Amino acid sequence: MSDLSIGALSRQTGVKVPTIRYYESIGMLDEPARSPGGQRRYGAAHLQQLRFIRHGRDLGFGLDDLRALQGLSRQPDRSCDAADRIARQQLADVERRLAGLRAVRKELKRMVAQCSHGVVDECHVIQTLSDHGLCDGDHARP
Amino acid sequence: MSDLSIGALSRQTGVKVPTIRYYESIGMLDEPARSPGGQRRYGAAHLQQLRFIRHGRDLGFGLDDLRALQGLSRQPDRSCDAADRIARQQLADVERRLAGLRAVRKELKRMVAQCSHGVVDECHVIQTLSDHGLCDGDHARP
DNA sequence: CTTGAACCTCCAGTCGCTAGAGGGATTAGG
DNA sequence: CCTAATCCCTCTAGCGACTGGAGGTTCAAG
Repeated sequence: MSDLSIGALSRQTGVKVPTIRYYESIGMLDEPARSPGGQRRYGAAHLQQLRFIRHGRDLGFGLDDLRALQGLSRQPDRSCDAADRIARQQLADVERRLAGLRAVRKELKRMVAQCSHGVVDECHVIQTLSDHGLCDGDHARP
Repeated sequence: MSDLSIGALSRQTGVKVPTIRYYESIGMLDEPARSPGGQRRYGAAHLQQLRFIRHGRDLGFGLDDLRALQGLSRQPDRSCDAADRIARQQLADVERRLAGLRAVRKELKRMVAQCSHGVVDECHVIQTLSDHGLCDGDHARP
């Protein structure tokens, strides 16, 4: 059908050329046909597959999750509970990271707001880093 | 003074033992003295230095930024503009990531809310991934 | 003095790409 | 038909910030 070169596929999906080859190398993207000279030629199914991956990556899914979801999407008769579980986990993960980032933002805001633009010795940016006691929030590791 | 082993330092700071050695190997943490048998012995200055790094990492600073901030904190007479700039950049970065994550959360919520717990073929989780057109927000890559 | 935990070095792997070297293929124009 | 420009190929190595394991040594308590 389409018969896209790797560069054309890249333009259609926004996925960089080396990344496409990388996906193929780790078995995320089906191997395409080759031109007589050995260059990759992609069809409509590859385009669809790569858009799926791209979209999933944009939503923060890991490649392992996307592999599982891809596998499910090829078995349309099975229950979608597994897919639902993966998506819920991802949502929970995003919520966790949001909470962490909000705590971090709060602390950073305090740091820069208190900076009096003087010398290092009395700088709240440096002081706060040196002494966690100056923080009130419990910004744990994300 | 304190004369801490690497394990004791790890317990005091919450930084794992291999990570402490890693920080030393890349020049983030000063090399400590050694016991007669060759084991690391840390003093109060190392404790302070590692807490600084840990706190900065918790706030999302990169190790390069922390190296710069550490350098500044050793020159108490200089203007703290550089420190301020780094912190503001970090804050801007955090805001950017928050915005991205909020868009992603919105889309994920829609996905799981619409899941009717049927079969894969009519699953919104899979469908949404397959077709970006089903999204309304513009959750770009974080 | 013995035991067992903690320590040592070195190397390899994680995740998801990204970049470069050194070459071959394709295609548009003359 | 030839050439030049652009694309594409494989392979290897690197990023950030760790994390883990193998195989061996040292320390501290009893």
